[in-house]
Amino acid sequence: MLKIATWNVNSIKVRLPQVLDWVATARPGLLCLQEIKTVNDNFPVQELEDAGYQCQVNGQKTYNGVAILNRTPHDPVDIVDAIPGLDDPQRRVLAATYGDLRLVNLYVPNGSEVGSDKYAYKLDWLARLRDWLAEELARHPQLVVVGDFNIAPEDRDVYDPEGWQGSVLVSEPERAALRALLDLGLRDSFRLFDDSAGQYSWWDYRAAAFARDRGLRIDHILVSEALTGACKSCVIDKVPRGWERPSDHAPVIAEFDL
DNA sequence: ATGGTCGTTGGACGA
Repeated sequence: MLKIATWNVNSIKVRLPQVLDWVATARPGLLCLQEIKTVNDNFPVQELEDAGYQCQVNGQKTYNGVAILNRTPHDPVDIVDAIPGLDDPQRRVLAATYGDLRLVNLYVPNGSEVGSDKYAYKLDWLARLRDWLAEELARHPQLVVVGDFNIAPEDRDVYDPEGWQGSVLVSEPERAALRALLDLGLRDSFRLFDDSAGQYSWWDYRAAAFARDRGLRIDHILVSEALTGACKSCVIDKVPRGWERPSDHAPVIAEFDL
């Protein structure tokens, strides 16, 4: 059984103790992190190696940054750290192959506000991502695409759909861009097992959003058709969101018969 | 309550 997890930690420097605590019990074979907010040289490689994990890091100063931790039998190969051909100083992508499994870790742009420059950047980025993932899927039938997508796929993934209607993270062009990824032949693994509304992975720090369970489901694990049969579960672990000084995101973890 | 809270910074900016 291989567990693959994704967690926007909002600073690895602050959250390292929580990551170490969490992996000690959850024991994912692969853990994809987003918003590490550090340059590669300051990533806590030693501490994570001591916990049994090998680290691939794609960081930058202050913002963004992604990493993949593995304790798999295979070393990562064919590492890619950007959407090919996209000249982007923002470190948001890390892909690697572990045996027959291709893993893509994403920190999709937030988009700020509908109509803003950052929103246009988000939609353009997603279009470029789609073209790249089409190629990845052709090369690697066993593909898993995870990360903070900054998109709630449907209204059932939003605590107040009427209040959020048309806003960034839920707007129709963003949802269409996510559907375009799924139309390549990917499935939202969470929805293979749970049709319910009110399952969230992110809660704003403000206004006691977590205590009131006012969240959105914006962190996803997408699996290729070839892997859907092997995927045995996908759950959101809300526990770390309730810890002292938490990330604003909860980890999402999928189990595979691999 | 047209705000709120974090993290990185060392004043705003991004989320």
